[in-house]
Amino acid sequence: MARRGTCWSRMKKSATRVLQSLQHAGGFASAQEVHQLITRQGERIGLTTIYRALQSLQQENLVDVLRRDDGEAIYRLCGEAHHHHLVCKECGRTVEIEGGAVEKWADSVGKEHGFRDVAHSAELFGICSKC
Amino acid sequence: MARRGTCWSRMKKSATRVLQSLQHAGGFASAQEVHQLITRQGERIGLTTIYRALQSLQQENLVDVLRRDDGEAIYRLCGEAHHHHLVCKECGRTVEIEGGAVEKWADSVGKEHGFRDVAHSAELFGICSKC
DNA sequence: ATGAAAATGACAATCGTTTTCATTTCTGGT
DNA sequence: ACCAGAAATGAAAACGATTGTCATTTTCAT
Repeated sequence: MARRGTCWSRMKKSATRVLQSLQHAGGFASAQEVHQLITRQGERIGLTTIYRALQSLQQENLVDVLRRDDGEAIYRLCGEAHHHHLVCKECGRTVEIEGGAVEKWADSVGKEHGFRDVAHSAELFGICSKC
Repeated sequence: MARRGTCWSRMKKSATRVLQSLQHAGGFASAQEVHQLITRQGERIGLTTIYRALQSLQQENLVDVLRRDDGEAIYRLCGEAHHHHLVCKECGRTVEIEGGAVEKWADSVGKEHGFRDVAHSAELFGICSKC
């Protein structure tokens, strides 16, 4: 995981604006929503740039990515701590969860089959108590 | 959970074929994969029909739907024993693995937060011994 | 057999996302 | 300040999964 420059001074202008937007949104937002948030404030920025910024933010582990039921990708600010999500298929309510069991499972399975640098994705989908 | 006609005699021909395909696939498969599975066996069927069949099967709670990382929808027979994958990021070699620990984790986390019908996706990515 | 209703599938349309490429902005060296 | 090369930008095209359209075919009760 090569990280060139973590400091803000090295971050692209567009990425910074996208981060601010996500902060302002306070939750999940799609690329198009981020774009609207920014352009509505008078700033001119292309949708392409939003997508690119979100992509690099994702690679730097500064944003989380999930999928809405219709397949649209939604992004959210996140801490560096690795965690998983429990998402309601009806209303989209999301709970951040610890994945201790999964981490161990991933590690042991990886070793068992001779794999190294094992990363994992794991998301839970269900229907919450209100739905 | 309204289920009008559970008996196979009332199910559409196409839906039946899609179900068979999913059974044969033994896990998750995308609409296009189902289509390939069927057409490769010599049967002629349109992709549109596959999508429609999957849609109605989904509404009848006969199949689960999840999203791959790239947003593609993947379907699975409900109640089918499923497995996970350990994929090599270099060469693409894939190992099917049991996910006992993950199942338990998903169940307990779901209950803990009052969710029901909790499904999950979990994939492992690493670098295999040959790479 | 006959007509109504459902199912089918080729094709076009839609929508989120990525790619392309020409232009603009940034950067460091002189 | 000037310039060249690198990086960033964005409009438009390309792309891929999914859905809509509509004419044709099949099913089924009569």
